[in-house]
Parts: sequence; C-alpha cells; structure tokens
Amino acid sequence: MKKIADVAARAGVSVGSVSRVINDHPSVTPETRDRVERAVRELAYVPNAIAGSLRSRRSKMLGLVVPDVTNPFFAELALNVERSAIAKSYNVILCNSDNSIEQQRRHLHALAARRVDGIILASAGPVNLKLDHATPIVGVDREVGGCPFVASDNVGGAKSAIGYLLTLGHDLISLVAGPAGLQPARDRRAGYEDIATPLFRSAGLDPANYIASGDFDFDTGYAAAQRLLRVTPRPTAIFASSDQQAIGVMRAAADLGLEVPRDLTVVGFDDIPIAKLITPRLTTVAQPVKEIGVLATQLLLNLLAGVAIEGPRRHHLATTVQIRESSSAPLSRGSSAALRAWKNPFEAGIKEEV
Amino acid sequence: MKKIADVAARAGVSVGSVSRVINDHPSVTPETRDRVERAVRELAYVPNAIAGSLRSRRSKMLGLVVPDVTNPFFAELALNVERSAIAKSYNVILCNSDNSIEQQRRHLHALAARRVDGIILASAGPVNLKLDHATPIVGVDREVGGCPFVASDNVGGAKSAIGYLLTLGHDLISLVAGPAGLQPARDRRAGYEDIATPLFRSAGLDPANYIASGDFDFDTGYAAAQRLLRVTPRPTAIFASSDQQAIGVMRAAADLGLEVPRDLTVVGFDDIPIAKLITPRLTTVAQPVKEIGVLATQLLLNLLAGVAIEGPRRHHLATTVQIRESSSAPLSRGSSAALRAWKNPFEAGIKEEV
DNA sequence: TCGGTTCATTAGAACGATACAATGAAAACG
DNA sequence: CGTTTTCATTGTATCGTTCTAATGAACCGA
Repeated sequence: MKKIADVAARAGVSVGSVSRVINDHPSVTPETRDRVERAVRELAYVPNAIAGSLRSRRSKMLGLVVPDVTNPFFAELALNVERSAIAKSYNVILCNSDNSIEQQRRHLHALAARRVDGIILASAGPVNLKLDHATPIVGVDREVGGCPFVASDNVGGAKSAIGYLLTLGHDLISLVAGPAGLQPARDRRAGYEDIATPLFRSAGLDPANYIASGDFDFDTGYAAAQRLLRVTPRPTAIFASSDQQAIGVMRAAADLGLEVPRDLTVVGFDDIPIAKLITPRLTTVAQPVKEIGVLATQLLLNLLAGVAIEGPRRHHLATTVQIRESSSAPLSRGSSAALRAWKNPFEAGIKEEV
Repeated sequence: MKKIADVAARAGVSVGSVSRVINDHPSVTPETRDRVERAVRELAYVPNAIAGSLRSRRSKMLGLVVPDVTNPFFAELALNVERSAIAKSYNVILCNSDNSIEQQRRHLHALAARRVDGIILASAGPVNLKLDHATPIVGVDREVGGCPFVASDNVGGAKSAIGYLLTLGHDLISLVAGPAGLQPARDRRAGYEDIATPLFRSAGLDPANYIASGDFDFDTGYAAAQRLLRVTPRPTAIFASSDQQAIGVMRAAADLGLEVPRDLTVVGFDDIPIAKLITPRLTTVAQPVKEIGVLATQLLLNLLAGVAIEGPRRHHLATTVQIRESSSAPLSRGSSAALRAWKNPFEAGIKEEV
C-alpha cells in the first residue's frame, strides 16, 4: 500500500508538502497542489488515518454506547449521531451495552484505548467516571453524573399528555409505568403523578390502584391493562410510558371487548414509526429523537473544539403530543370538581396530525 | 496520559515485557506479569490502540455499511455484527449510506483510510471495487460483485409463503412487489411468479393485474391494496414483500370493509418485531437476521485470520413462514385444476407460532 | 539598497506501540 | 561436564503520518 513518501517522490516535493495538500493547509502554491493531487490520483493513494491520528493525537472518532440499537429510539439516535458526526469528518464506533453495566464498562475501556475523541453515552446504569476517563462524555436519555446531558423533557411530556386527556374530559386516568431503575420511566411517572394524584385524592380514590408498572414492553402493557381495566370505577383513559406498552394495552382492551377510543382512550410515549401505522393509530408523546442526537453530537464536538459551552449543560428538549385515533372524549364526561376547575397549561406541545 | 514506557519504568522491566504481558504472550514469568499488572493498575494505564495498530498493521476494527440503521432489519443486523465482533475484540464503525451510492463511496473511502481490517456491506447499489479496496468485504442482503455474500433465501421464502397459501386453499394470490432496483425485492417477486404465474395462466387470467409494486413502505402497501382489491375476480390473499407493506394492505382492507383474515388473507415478509404485536397478528416470512449478521461476521473474521473459506462463498439462509392470525383458508375454496393438483414442497420452513 | 515580513518549502523529530534480533540464564541431554 | 536447547528478557528499528524549526525566496516600505 502506498504511503505519503511515495506520493512525495512522485510529485517531486517533500512529504510535508503532501501532508499540507491533503489537510488543505493554506500554505500551498497552486502548482504544488496540482502536482500532489495528480500523484495521489495516479498512485491511488489513501492516507493512513491511523498514523495521522497517532501523530496528531486526534482520532476523529466518536464512541456511541447504547443499550441496544434494535430499540427504535436508539436506532434513530444512532442514525442522527452518525450523520452529524460524518458531516464533520468524524466516524462513529457503535457499542451495545445490552443493558449490562459490566459490558458497558468494557466498551468504555475499549473506546478509551482507541483514543476516541469523545463518547455519547446512553448509560445502562450509574457509572464510575473516575476510571479511564480523560475522554469527554455527553450523556443522552439517561443522566450520567457530571457530564453534559441531552434528553427529552420526560416530566413535561407526561404532564402534557395528562393535560391533553383532562382537556378531553377524562378524569380517571391510569398509568402504565416503566422500570423504576430507569430515569426516563421515573420522570414520566413523576409528570403523571404531579397532575393525576391530586385528582384521585380529591375524588377519594387511592391513586395506587390506578398505576401498574413493569418493563417498557408489549407484555407489560397487556398485563397492566388486564389489571387496570378491572378496577372500579374503571379508568376512561390509560397513559402508557412507552408505545410498546400502549399497543399491549390496546390488545388487552380488545380482548376484554372494549373498543378504542370509544370505551377507552390510550396514549403512548415515544412515537415509534409504527405508532402511526397500527389500527387505530396511536396518540402518543413524540420524543425529539433526531434533535437529541444532533444536539448531543454538536455539544460533544464543540467541547472537543474547545468552544466554551454556551447555555446550560443539561438539556431537556420539548416533546409533542401527537394526536391520532386512539384518543377521544370519554362516553360520559368526568365531573369531579378538580376536573371542572382544570385549565390546561400545556397546550403548546399538543398537535393534531394531518 | 501514561504510556508503555512509564509502566515499564515503574515495573522495572523493559517495554517489550510490558507489551508481552498486555497481549498475553506466553513468554512471561509469573513474577514479571505480576509486577507489570500492578504497575498498570497503579498508573491507570490504558494502552494506546492507535499506536499498536500502526505498528502491527491490524486495526482490529470492522466497518459496517448499511442504508439506514433505522430499518429494523439493519438494526438487528448491526446488533449481531457488533456482538460477534466484540467477542473477538473487534470494534465496529457504523456507516449509513442513506441509500446513496455516492455517500456509500465516501464511507468506503473513509473506512479504507482508517485501515479497518474488513467491511460488511449492505450495498446501496452496484459498486466499483477496484478503487481503494485492498480491504476484504463481505456482502449482506444485497449482492456485491465478487465478494463472499450472505442473505436470506428470498426466492425460497417467497415460494414457501405462496406454497403455504395454496395449501390453505387460496389460488388467487396477489403480490405487492418492492423496488425493482433492489435484489431482495426482485428475488421475492421471482419466487412468487415462479408459482403464481402458471396458476393465473391456466385460469385464463392476466398475472400482471394481480401485481402492484413500489417501495417497501406502508404507503405503497396501502395504495397497492386499494388497487388490487378492486380487480375482478378479487384475490383472496395478498402476499406483500415487506411487513410494512403488509400493514398498509391490512389498513386498506379495513377501509374497504374487508375483515382480515375472513375476507382477505395477508402475508408479509421480514418478521419485524411489531408483526406479532398488531391486530390481527401478522403471518409473515421471517428472515434469519441474526444468523445473517453472525455468519457474515464470522466469514469476514475467518477471511482475515487467513482461514481457508470452507463451503460456498455465497450463502442463502433459509427463511421461516411464521403463521399468525392474518391468514386462514378462503371463504370459498379455490377450485382451479392447478390448485387441485398442488402438492406443497415447502413444508419444511413453515411453522405455527405458539 | 537594505532590513524586515511573509510565505512556501524542507528535513528530521516525534507520536507510542509491536516486531525482531541479540543476549544471558536455566534446563536438558549424552 | 560440556554442549545444545529453550525461554524470558532487552534494546532498538519501525510503522506512516504531522509538527516544528530552519531555510531561502519574494515582497515591502523607507
């Protein structure tokens, strides 16, 4: 394989000049540039980025660590991180932690050994950063102690979903919560409870009866709905912490002979691609995944470029309630005093889909 | 950041010995190993893989180029490639070609510059391999001229789906085809035509009336079904070339007042995760994505290790018909002579889901 | 015309590891 | 006991770039 010296010889210049041409440094005469470019073409020379990285101490690589690219959220994240990175001539090493903190530790170590310039980390759990990490890290989705951080505003997203349901006239709203170990799940629950708990209280009901929890998956949604739909008085709406759960809820409803949205309103969270494909189309809280990926990458690259971080180090991007077919006003409008007093402060993030 | 010389100094040995310990070369006394390991720990030394790669001329990195990780098929592929790679201490650089041949060319060039040891390529289109490529390549999903290749047996998959439908008693089976530019789409169509065309012919019908084509997406499925379901005599089953299309077909059927599977049987292709979540659950041809990813990676790593490739260079892995709820016998069983004569030779790959 | 800038160019050091040949000690052998 | 073999160890060349300091040419204003 050709090296820079071969090109230099062929072009009749020094290796330094070839290097300058390749990295288009300004100090090059058009003539030298020409001769070098011709030589590069004739020899089909491909610069060795490894040697370059060694000398320049910059690898122009980023690490991306996610629990599982198979999850549509992380796939979309990976796509946008990679795109933003490549636009600045960075490549991305993909790592799946498989939700194992140990696996993740190994990956972080490997990335450090490869001297990636920075890491975007959707952490599988709490992580000990004193080890290894000279490498700059930006957290996404799940907070990473001390690092700049980008995620959806999960609390706000849940609040606006519940707000939307109240506006429709629902006042018995159940929650299917996610794993308590995951911050996004906790945040969504917090948003829900912030509004829903007082309603139950003022109606003299126990809020705990209207919450079921488990994983973010279909089965959890199904099982949760089976239980929640047998509570008296029955909830008129169910807010699920993920779209997969919501789909499980809809199936359970169908199995119980309830029609969505006539007998039960279902709202999900995430807006995964199929949400708009199923019947009925799922009303859900859309996360700005693309923005998260792009912003996280920009933050990281700025950090690397030494640009002072302007604005906050922790970003919570606004979500949007995507109104589709799985939600409607309840058959008999709720009548609690609290509901009557309700004014929705979250209207900004709610939009009807065309 | 510490380097190997620092470790050597601290341990009171030569850099060579440290190197041997790290790469666990056999020629090391337990005592030396101990001292080195302690020094490594005390200095929190992380070897510089870039320097190592430069000298050893092996980067221990693979490139993975796919059109779009957001596609569940490629996401699953990426997951399994990365897993298989990491098991052999390789890392994976992820590249999205966005279905652009030009973008893909740039990515391949960057991977060559980074001196990745090998590339797994789901090509966006025909590719000119004489440029750049000393780097070994294994093709997946879409054939890459001259390279070892791994994909589903798309022809066989389509045939077994049609075979299954014939067994149920269908004989007017429509096809929603995929983009003619994509090999998997062409292969699935070929498998369909191989069996279906003679049936139409012997019934005196024009096969072309029963085929619609477009992208692999929901909208194409919807539009195709709108047309196909107005043909007389109406098909009793529709075989879609992707699950997304199949979901579009089901929605169109619903909009036309047809109930699946009573009035129309729908079969998809891929078995994406949601296929089993929707109502009715989708009968579909499952691709062995995991196996494709694992096999492609193994093939590539063997190639790199210089292991002679045993067996064929081109692999077409068997698909499985996943029978779920969207398929059943037609209301009135078909009666063409061809159908009566039908004996299904594809029973092997058909399985009822528990 | 001359000192002072500016700029393109060059030769060679440096990056941090692994590979290799050389060395010395211990083990094995007849 | 001397010779050969084996093995752990060492010092240093090397991988292919980029970076730095030095050089010389060209240009500028006084």
